[in-house]
Amino acid sequence: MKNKQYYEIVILFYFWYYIFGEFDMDLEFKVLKKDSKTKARLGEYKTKWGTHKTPMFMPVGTQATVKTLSSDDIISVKADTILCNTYHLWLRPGEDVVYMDGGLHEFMNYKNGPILTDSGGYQVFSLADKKDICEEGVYFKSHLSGERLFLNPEKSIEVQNKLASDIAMSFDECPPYPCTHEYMENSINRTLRWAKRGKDAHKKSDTQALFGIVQGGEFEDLRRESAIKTVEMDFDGYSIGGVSVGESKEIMYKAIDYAIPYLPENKLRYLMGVGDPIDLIEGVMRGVDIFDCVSPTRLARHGNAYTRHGKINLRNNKYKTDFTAIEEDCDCYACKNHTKAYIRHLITSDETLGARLLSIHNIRFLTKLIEDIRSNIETDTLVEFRDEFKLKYYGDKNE
RNA sequence: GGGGAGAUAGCGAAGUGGUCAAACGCGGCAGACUGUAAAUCUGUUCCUUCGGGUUCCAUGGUUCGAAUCCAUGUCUCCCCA
Repeated sequence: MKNKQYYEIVILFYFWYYIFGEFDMDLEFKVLKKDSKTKARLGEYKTKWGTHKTPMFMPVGTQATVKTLSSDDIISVKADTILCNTYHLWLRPGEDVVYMDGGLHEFMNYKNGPILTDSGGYQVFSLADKKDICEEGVYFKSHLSGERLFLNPEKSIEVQNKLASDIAMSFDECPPYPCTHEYMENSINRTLRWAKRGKDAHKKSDTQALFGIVQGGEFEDLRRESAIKTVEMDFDGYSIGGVSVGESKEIMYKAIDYAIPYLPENKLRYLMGVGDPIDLIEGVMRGVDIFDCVSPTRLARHGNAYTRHGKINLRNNKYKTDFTAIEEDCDCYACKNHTKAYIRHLITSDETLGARLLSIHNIRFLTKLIEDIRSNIETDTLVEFRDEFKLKYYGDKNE
């Protein structure tokens, strides 16, 4: 009898789902364990793609591609959530093209995990000489055609909606560093107004979560104000933005520390654009859950590989006849199958396989690092792990 | 056999009296890269004890001064027989 009732409920549920097509997206995030000595936390969040462990590192696939990697490659490096960029996909091929195909997951054939889209806010910063910010939004000069374009919170949400990412970002301004307190104060207030507009524009019953972004640069009062007011708007998760824009590590760590206390325990915290190995550990210790960074793939295309003993540049002459793997005990495809000498040959010959192999290794290095971070939270040994890692990574170099 | 063109740094190639240790590109060697206008950008690339030394096929010459002008030689390429 009980079984029958259960089936009825399930059938009713599916019927409801069939009719309405979607849930009210509520990115379910759970903290599973906290580190006893730091603010680090072990957690997981659920989406239709499954359960996703945090802390997590997300590779960046700006143009709906993690550069040089196929979907199978992305899976092989044990990536989960990946990031794509609204601005770039808006310009090309256009959000409607992606929408027609059923969204980014279909378009790029990535079914292994969620896709997070950046709002285009970062491009306000990186295309700085081609922009004009006003209350309504930002006028851009397209880096492709030179055409004058306009992006605002509503448009960003609309594009992200059509891209059908699982997690969308509020449209923000990522001010440069250094930046005056006065400018930053105006900027965070505008970003707050933009966040409100974006949230209002975001469809209530959507399959897409929406994050707010905390700004405020290096200023404690502004980080606090931005965090408190962003959280008041009740987003599905919170990003810390405006870091890794040229400031020192110390300033970046402080900026995180200023914001974290005001972010709710039961929501994801995303540190935008950060991916230096040391910064991942320091970020987690400060209470960050997810990270993204272009470094592993860009460094790869430039011939560099992460190792536990620091970054190495495979173009260097000393690797010409080094017939060992980048890291002998690494489980990535590149290390299991190829030597430094071979990869160096590919890189110096400008062969794309070199960039691909190094991208595979570098992303796997970071996802493995995150796995190690998780297991050290489990055993409350994150501080020791950090110290040991740092010692090896920097060697005798003084930072 | 006759006519023509040329020889510049590892390679290609500018320079045709002083501002030339010699543009530029490639190659070589190194560095940078943190929500990707980035398979990109930057530095360096005769020797040096950092004072300077020795270079532009070779030798000799003209000149205050030559990669640059003259003579001779050597080599390379093209065209015609």
